[in-house]
Amino acid sequence: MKTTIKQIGQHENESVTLGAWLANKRSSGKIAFLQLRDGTGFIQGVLVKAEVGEEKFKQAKELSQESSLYVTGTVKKDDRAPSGYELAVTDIDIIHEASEYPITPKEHGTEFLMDHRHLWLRSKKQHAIMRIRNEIIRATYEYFNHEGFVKVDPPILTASSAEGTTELFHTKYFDEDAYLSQSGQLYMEAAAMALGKVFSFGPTFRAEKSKTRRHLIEFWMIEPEMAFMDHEESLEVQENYVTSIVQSVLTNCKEELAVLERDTAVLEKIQAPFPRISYDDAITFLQNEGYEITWGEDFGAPHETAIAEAYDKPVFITNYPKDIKAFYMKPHPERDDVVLCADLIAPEGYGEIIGGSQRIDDEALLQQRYDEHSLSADAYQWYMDLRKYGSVPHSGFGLGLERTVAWISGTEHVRETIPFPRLLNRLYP
RNA sequence: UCCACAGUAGCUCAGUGGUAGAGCAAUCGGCUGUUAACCGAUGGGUCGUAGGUUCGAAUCCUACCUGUGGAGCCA
Repeated sequence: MKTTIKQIGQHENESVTLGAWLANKRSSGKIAFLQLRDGTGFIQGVLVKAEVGEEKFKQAKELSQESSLYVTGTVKKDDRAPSGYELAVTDIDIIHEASEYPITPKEHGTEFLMDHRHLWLRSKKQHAIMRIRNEIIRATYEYFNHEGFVKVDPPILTASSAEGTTELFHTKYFDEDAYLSQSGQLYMEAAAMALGKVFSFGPTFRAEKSKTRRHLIEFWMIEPEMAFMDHEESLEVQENYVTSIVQSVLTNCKEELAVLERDTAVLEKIQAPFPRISYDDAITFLQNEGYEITWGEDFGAPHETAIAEAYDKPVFITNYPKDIKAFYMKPHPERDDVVLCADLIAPEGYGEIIGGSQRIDDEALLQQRYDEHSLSADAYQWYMDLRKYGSVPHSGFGLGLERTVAWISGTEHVRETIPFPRLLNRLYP
């Protein structure tokens, strides 16, 4: 009977067949151990020469790393096995004998592993990170569907910049210029006016020469947008959403977190509500900590880390100066120098994972911002239309998937949290 | 773009002016409970590239290339 490693506990003392790859092997004169991998998990196959015969034993001993096999054997409960089960192998059918595999069981450097990313994904840790990424995506759909959001897909090819700040990837659209999307937000605002509460999940491109553990050139964002919702209500959605994905990973990815040696005690504490600190208070806090920063400056990575370290949950930094934020953010009702926005900073130095705000809903004010930022009225006419035909208070935010995966999985660098990272100097594989 | 560090066997590294090394991987042999198994043997090199100093350069100098870490910017 064909089964998978994940399901194998249901077949104790039965004979089963697995399609698997040989992750590693160890052998002596009369017994051989095959470390098998099938994508659902890892299990050890045991061959005893006296039981399988000379020929099969020799064949098993000579298998190369990553050869693909159909392995038949009896499922045995065994306390010595990390997963609790072993396979007493009775037969091996070689599908393909692998060439000499470049990734050996010893340590490797980053450059080498990145050059072999297509093979590196097969290793235990990378496998665990990809499963956690998948769980976060699954929990995202579950949360927003449960809360009545509709998934909407904004375009990837656009005619102009969403925020006018960051560098865009340029391409041709027949005879016109086009750019790869750096945010679907403006389109999501249009979608929210049609469907109420919406969210998107898609790739985002930033042609910035960023070279840090928190940056990718191509990354995935989840961007919810909600009509009839003010900034405070949006913060509640954000903390509930983040709580739900963290708790889903804790519930459904126990083995993966163990493989990654993630300290789950710190994740258990992630429960809404999250603390909020205003930009004003954050500046004062940093000055008291000895940082040289004045009101009006944006925070750097060390500042964010210092603020995050004061809490054991993600923390919202609210109401930034309008001059360092995007043109579409709504001014604070009592002050015109700050806007209704918040960045959510993850604990343990993982940095900003969410940026969000209430959007300007007044046509005249938005027109004023277009003028201040020298934005082309033609290119943004459709966006202005949203303030002409039944404008309502609305808020939204964007969550960076890879930074969130890095934080929850305890992965040092975002390049390991996406299958094939695009980095400053890497477009291969 | 700026700052710092690195480039020697397939991989990870040692070698700091005098004959190019180790562990792992590969190949051959041994071993009945291994967990990055272990033990013995064998093969494996344009020392990133170009130029310079020197009797002699992996080693010192200059330029360039590539990578890593960080900054700025951002999710």
